[in-house]
This record gives sequence, C-alpha cells and structure tokens, in this order.
Amino acid sequence: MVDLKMCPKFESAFELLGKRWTGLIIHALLSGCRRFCDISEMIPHMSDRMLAERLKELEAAGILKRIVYPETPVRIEYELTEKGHELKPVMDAIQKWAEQWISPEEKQDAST
Amino acid sequence: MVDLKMCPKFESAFELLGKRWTGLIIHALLSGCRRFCDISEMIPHMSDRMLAERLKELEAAGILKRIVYPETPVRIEYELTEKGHELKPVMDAIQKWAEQWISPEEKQDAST
DNA sequence: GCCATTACTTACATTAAGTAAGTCTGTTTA
DNA sequence: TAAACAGACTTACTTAATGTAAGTAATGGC
Repeated sequence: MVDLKMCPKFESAFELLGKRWTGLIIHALLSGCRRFCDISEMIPHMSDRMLAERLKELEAAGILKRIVYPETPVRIEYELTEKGHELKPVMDAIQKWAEQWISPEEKQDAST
Repeated sequence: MVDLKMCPKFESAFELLGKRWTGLIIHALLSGCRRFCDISEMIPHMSDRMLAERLKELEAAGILKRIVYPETPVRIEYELTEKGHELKPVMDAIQKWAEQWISPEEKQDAST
C-alpha cells in the first residue's frame, strides 16, 4: 500500500459533499438560485424538509449565508460565502466528468 | 432565476458521489490501494459491510473492476477503470478546496 | 483437527431520508 | 371581518440507508 492515512481535511470535505442533495444545492446556488422556492424547483426530487435541513447544515458549515430582507412580504435569500463559491472548480470538474462518462441510460428519471 | 433545470447527467453523477464513503473509496483507489483490507484500513470509520456494498455499486457503475487472482491464497484486487480514473481531477479539486477551507476544528475525529 | 486470514454475508439496531400535512406571518380577495 | 393564499419552513410518521457485531467459506499453518 502507498498511503496509510486519509487526509482528515479531505475526509471532512466528503462528510459534507457525500451527503445526499448537498452537491446539487451548491450547484443550484452557483448557477444563480437564491430563494428557497427556486432551489426547490431546480431539484424536483428533493423535499422541502431536506432542503431546509441541508440549508441549515451548509450555513453552519460556512458555505452559505441566509439573508433576510424585511420587505413586505419578507424575502429570504441564500448566497454562497467565499468558502462556498470556491467549490465551483469542484462542481465544474464533476460536470465535465458527468458529460463525458454518464450515458443517457444512467439518468435516474426519464419522466421529464 | 437563471436555470430552470438541473443537468440530468450532473444529477446522476451526484447520486454516486453524494453517497457516504463513495468518494473516499475512489480516493483510496486513486492513491494506490487495491485490496479490500487496504481500503478498509485507509478509511477506519467505514465498516466492511459498507465497503463491500459500495464496491459492488461502483463496479456496477463501471467505475472500478474486481480482479480475482487464483493464487494460493486467492487474491482479489480492485482497480479503477478509465471512467473511474477520470475522477482524479474531481478529487484533486476537492483536496485543494479542503486544504484551503477546512479548519482543524472541523476534523471529525481527532483521536488518531 | 483447530486456529488464523481474507473477503465477504447475514441479522438486527439505529439514524437518515421520504411523504404529507400543519404552522406562522402577512396580503389579497369577497 | 373572514376566508384563501404565498413563502418558508416544522412536525409526525414511514421507509430506506447505515452501523454493529457475529457468521461463513476457502485455504494454509500448527
């Protein structure tokens, strides 16, 4: 064997990214979504319950911040912090890989 | 909102990577692990049960192949296919991000 | 024959995620 | 004034995924 130990920072990063929906939510925010309903619409298979939970986790992890605009009616927006925005190269690499290697049959839901 | 639909290939890629352990297993294989026990050793928090399950999934997804050497005793090795190996840029991007943005306190297990 | 090793499998407990309905604040409609 | 509506969540409950621990099968050494 080559390495005996996994880099703990890498492991920690995957505790975040290796959770269902997390990556897709970050991707949605990177591509311009800001509001709860927008993100929800962009990821149709995900429930509101999961979105709310993940948004809290991502906020706690410093990936995004929740901004309340005390308008009428109140508007809440989510935006990536610098830490979150810096995940763009990761998302781009995944996008590139997916385009090259995921065949049409692997698409999980052909209903739309 | 900007985009209305998530790219289905991207979504499909995250069905794989967005599962616990998957990323760490691929990382282990990229860094030279080949045998069940080696991977298991490199990811101490993961159980054998999960490793066996993930290896099957990754084999089914064409990310790796299982090779049996009918020696005495039999030796089984796992190696990445081209599809699997091409995830290196993704892993590198994550590693780079993790090194820059994960603070020491976020390391999940400081026992070792 | 008995114990060890490797690569799993099985059974059962716990945690995470899915589904659907409900809450809260404020607004618009009747 | 009350009923209905919108947005952003919560809560309760079910199902699926993961964790834990013990067991299996093939081979070799003691």
